[in-house]
Amino acid sequence: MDAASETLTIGAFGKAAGVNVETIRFYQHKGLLLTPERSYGRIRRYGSADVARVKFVKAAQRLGFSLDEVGQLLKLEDGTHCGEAAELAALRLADVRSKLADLARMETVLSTLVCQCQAQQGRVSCPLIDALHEN
Amino acid sequence: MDAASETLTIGAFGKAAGVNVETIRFYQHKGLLLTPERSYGRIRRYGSADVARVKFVKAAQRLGFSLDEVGQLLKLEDGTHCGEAAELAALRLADVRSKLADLARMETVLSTLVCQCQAQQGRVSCPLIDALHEN
DNA sequence: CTTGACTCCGTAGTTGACTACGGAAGTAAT
DNA sequence: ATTACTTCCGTAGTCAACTACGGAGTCAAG
Repeated sequence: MDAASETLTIGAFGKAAGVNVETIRFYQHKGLLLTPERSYGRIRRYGSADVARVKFVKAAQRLGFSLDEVGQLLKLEDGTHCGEAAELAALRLADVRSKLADLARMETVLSTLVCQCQAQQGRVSCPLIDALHEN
Repeated sequence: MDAASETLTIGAFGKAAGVNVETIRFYQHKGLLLTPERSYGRIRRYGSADVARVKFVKAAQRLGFSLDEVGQLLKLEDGTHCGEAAELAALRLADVRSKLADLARMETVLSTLVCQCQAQQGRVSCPLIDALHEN
């Protein structure tokens, strides 16, 4: 938080946060990360708050949030807007569930067809190709 | 199959197959669809085999296959290479299952957090934000 | 035979989350 | 002070599957 603790070069920052330097610059450009000043023409320095912020972003991504959504979440980072945060999470959850349903359908069809194909040894037609044809 | 049945303009073809004209051209460019000749400088004509082919592509996409994979499948379209087709499907299935596992994990975490946030009414911190902060 | 719609074709833009490149300037080590 | 590595910064490229654009040619209706 205090400037004295801003000791990391961007390379060290990236390493500490587990991302590439380019990713950091990309996040800065997207407004997810502040770009610290270059005091007296020196290179920029980063601190542990910055590392925590990137880790927050990565944690949110693992839950399926897009970077734009993460931007919204970062605005609620002080924890005093739980309702709004929960709303974002509920939207994400709905999307996750819809994708889950899609994938479950695919899984059902594919596993059935793979089974049928394995039982098909030596016969003329292919259950998978047939299924795709009868659309 | 016979040229006499190639009566559709690209617009009618698109409508019959349920895709945009641009999509047809895109598929042609990708090698998923043949581009019929322009006899005597006339416009190209398409037939029901073309429509069936596009529907095959769309059916495969609904199972999660990429267009490149669909290209492989189309080469096996005669149904005499069931083993190879099944192999492609098995790879797809593995990928679908891995994505399914990812989404299931997200679903678990998100639904838990949404619940906790709803139970949090009026208290100081936000379970969702907290969870993102603790890595 | 003109008008308006459609086709042709190549190129460029879209979305999301980066990744790569390249020249100039800052920095660390010897 | 020289060398070698970073950093800085902007622009461009990547992937997938399209979607959009624009000018020239073709076609069908009236």
